[in-house]
Amino acid sequence: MVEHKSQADLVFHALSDPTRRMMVERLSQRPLTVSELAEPLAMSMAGVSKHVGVLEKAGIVARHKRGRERVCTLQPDSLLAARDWVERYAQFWSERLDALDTALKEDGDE
Amino acid sequence: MVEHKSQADLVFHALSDPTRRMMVERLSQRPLTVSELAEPLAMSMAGVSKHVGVLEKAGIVARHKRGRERVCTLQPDSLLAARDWVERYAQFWSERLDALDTALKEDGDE
DNA sequence: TGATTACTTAACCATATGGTTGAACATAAA
DNA sequence: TTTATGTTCAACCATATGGTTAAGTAATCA
Repeated sequence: MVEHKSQADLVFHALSDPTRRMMVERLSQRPLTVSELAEPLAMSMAGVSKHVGVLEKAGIVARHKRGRERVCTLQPDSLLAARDWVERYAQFWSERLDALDTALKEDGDE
Repeated sequence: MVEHKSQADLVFHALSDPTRRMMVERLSQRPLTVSELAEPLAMSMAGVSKHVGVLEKAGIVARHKRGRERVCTLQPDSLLAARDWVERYAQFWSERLDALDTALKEDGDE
């Protein structure tokens, strides 16, 4: 057993599965119960529950009880953190192009 | 065998490992050879090569030969696509807060 | 040429993951 | 109170993943 995975590990891993990304997409529209999340999926309830559990451990969704149902809501913070991480390293290339552009202009001035 | 994973699957999975994220961080500074990528890691070259392979299949890095070395460079496109995906669904909450804000203001007018 | 360097590939291993079924649990409905 | 619904938990299974070592390839060095 690995001692404990980082939040980034959990979030990116959670998003690496198409079933879970579909759940995130649907939850971005409105909160849904586990049954509602299961409805379009050709999968057992237990399987769906495990997927929701992965999203929950990553901090991407929260579950709360409403009668005998569990309502799932998207939690923005971990998604925002993931976006920031990718954003930071996805920017490098345009920065380089900017630098190249600047360098070329300066070169042209000399 | 699963028929073929989507680009999003591959990119998010590639980023879910701390070793590979460290590689991405270092490559955002400058291109590095596989040996240079291996240097800070307590891992065999073969292990490092497999990690680079995962990043390459996800389209995050490209390898090209330079003599007997392989130089790895970060490729922005798949990172940008991942950022866009997360961005899209991470935004939902502020939109809701905006909507709530609007609703409250309208409510106040009545 | 032969030895060394920089890798990749193949085979393998332990553990993680994504799924299943079946039983358990809590709440709601009859 | 009994029964049905919504969900989770535990056990299990096949495959994927992250690592290893050993062997193979290709380029450089002596």
